[in-house]
Amino acid sequence: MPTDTTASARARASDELREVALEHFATVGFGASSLQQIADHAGYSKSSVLYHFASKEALLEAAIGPSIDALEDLLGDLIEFRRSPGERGAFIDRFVDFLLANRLAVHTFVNQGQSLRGIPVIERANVAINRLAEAVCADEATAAEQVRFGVALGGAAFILATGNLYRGDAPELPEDEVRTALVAVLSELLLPVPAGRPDRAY
Amino acid sequence: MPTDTTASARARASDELREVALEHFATVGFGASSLQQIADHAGYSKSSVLYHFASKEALLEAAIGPSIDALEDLLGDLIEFRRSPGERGAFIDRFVDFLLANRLAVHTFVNQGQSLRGIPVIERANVAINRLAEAVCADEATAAEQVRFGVALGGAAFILATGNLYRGDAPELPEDEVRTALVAVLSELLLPVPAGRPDRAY
DNA sequence: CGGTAGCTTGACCGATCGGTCAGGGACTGC
DNA sequence: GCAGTCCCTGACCGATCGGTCAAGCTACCG
Repeated sequence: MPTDTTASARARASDELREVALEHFATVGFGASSLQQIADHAGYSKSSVLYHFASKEALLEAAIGPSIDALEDLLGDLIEFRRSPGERGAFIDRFVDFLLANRLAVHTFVNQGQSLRGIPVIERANVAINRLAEAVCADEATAAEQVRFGVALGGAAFILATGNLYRGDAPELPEDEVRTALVAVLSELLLPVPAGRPDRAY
Repeated sequence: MPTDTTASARARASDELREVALEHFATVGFGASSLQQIADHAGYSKSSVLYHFASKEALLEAAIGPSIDALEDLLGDLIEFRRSPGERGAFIDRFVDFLLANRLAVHTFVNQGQSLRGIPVIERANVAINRLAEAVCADEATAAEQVRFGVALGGAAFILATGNLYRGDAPELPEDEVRTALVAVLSELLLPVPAGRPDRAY
């Protein structure tokens, strides 16, 4: 490792490349990202990228795999306490924390999960999302419930990656405010009707 | 195919190509779509695509431009009746109709509007979405309101393009049920708190 | 000091990218 | 019959794609 100061140069380069790659995958999409662009943006050569990661798909796996692991852990816990509205609220808290800690990865596999079928890590993500949907929606899943879940998932993934909401002058929303707002919105969308939902136009 | 039966062959081929291209742009993304794939999928040659549309960007413009026109018309009307909750509800009705009639185009410019900056038609879409945000959120826009709008927009765009919600066995939700569900969800998200919103966990 | 392992790189590969261009076949008007 | 227009296409262009390979460099170990 040339001119290594702290940890191994391998780990440092890998981390930098993973991070830059994730940013590209989330913003311009996996298919539209080139190894050359990622390498340039990270300050390495394309060959270096392919030294640390066997292929473009392997780089994707390294970039979003850990986030999917975390999601699977979350789902494992979810199986235990089911159904009770209070515990669902607690799950939403944890879920929002997960979203905030994995913004780019979530946006990547939520919005590209359909088109990247066949890539193992994406398949894993799709299975996890499917399990999440089954756990959140009732098993008999009315159309309304599926729409609520889809809007919650897609909406959260969207807002997490779209920093300032198309407003060029935006002041970059503070994370804790986003967190509380997101918990509130997802609670409204996913919690079984808490007595006072304004039932207009159903 | 030069054997023209009904309308002009130009118009028919253009329509087919626009449709196929829009499907590709919405699903795999503009940058990851190739003219060759679009041509193959439509049953034409790549040269034919570039005969009908001067460039890949021109094809994008043709594919989503009309939808953006419709959105701009919708916004023009929105300026007139502002603020009153009842009229906002009526606007949501019309907006959902617009979403359902322009599923793929909406998904395309909502989810790729950030990464495709510089393309004129995308710039136009971003301006329209920005205007929509300013009209829906209050001008002073709390973080919670911006999150609500973002979740509503991103969530709607997501669910419109993601046909069966990751569930391989899904029975393809009927459009009218999706419509009513979407109106209900967007009303909850965007209508100023209608007296009885369950204010949990704020 | 020589050897070796780890990290980086440029040169190179075949395939594909968006785009240009010169035609070819089918139809119309003369 | 012939010119012209319209629609479509294959051949071709330079650039870039993901990926391979061998060489070079630094650091450490004997």
